[in-house]
Amino acid sequence: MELSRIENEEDRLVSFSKRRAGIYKKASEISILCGAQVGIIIFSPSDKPFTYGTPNIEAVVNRYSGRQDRPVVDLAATAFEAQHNAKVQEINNMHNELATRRDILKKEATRLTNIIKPIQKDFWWEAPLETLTPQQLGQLVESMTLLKKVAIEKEQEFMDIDSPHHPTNIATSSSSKNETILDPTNIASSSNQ
Amino acid sequence: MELSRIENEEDRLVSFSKRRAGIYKKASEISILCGAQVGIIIFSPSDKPFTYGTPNIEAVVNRYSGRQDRPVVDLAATAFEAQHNAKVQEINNMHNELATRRDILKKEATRLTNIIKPIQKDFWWEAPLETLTPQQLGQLVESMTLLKKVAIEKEQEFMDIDSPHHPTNIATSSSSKNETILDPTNIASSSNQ
DNA sequence: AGCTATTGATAACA
DNA sequence: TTGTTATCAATAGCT
Repeated sequence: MELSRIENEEDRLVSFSKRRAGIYKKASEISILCGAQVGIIIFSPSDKPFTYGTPNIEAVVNRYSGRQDRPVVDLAATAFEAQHNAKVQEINNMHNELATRRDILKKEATRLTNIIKPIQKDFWWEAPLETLTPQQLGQLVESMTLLKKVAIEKEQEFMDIDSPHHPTNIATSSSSKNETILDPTNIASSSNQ
Repeated sequence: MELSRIENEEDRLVSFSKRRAGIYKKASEISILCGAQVGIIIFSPSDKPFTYGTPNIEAVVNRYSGRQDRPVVDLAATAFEAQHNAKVQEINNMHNELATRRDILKKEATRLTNIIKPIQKDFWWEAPLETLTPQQLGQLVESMTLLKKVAIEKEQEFMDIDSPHHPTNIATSSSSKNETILDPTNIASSSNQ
């Protein structure tokens, strides 16, 4: 692909979102696989800041800046933040896990489809067994064994989904005029609003 | 590939180098293609810092850190609280959604188990067809039809599982540090990136 | 947003 | 470390 600014605005925006997600994923991977601590700051073309960090962007930036101390206001917020961050981290983990699982299931579904397709094509196997040729009988058994295996595999995957706890929801404090200030849809895709 | 720490040290080091390069490349691409400004800080497992930045890491970090200043404390505090509440709200929503989804999957798993159980129980159907009794043959066909039906159902259901945002996680950074907090009115009107 | 053909990243190995 | 390659993931383009 050509390495120059995407001129079409819509394309550029879509690309930005997708690639940002891709970079976050890569960051998450290197941090898991290699035990690295990663911080990423991205300013969009329209100057909105997006961040990613393991465990969080402040930790990484502060470490980099060599400053352990924080402004007074931040100090006040630290405890609150810590709790908030922990919660977010937990949710991110759940989300990642679910997403991963979804991908696995989707792949499995595709595989299943491919397995079933040839079987479906020939409706002969719904005919009385007595009329089948030896080859067809063999294929029948094989298909069935396969189906059984797949079914069992799938079942186990489902059973593996455990959810130790529903973490209790965090209570919001006082003001309930949140919606007017924030567009919640932005939250999922950006660190800051 | 498996998403867990690479235990072999050599492999881990090689992987770290290559992936770091890969992330830099991605960063460079998003910056060229989409006009984004990117800063990346990576601490290796051995705590050595690596950075990447467009135009340079200092510029990005300074821009980011600059936004952390909150000149008018009262205003900031209010906005902070409001924003935080909104975030919490959103997280709770996500959390509930995830929990719901999980419950659906679990229910599905249970249903599957119940369907499969009677089929699993009788292993006789792996025996050569020729040895089966007429009743067993009938049951065989029935079971197979059932399996096929289940498989197809499942496939479709899986395909229906949508989770729009993949590892597009919420960053754990506290949102207290961005310019949007200083100018909440901008937040409400801004759209997604 | 979801899908797929294509391209690109990278794990394994040398 | 660097290079090659087979495999698998990211994503551009489209709907």
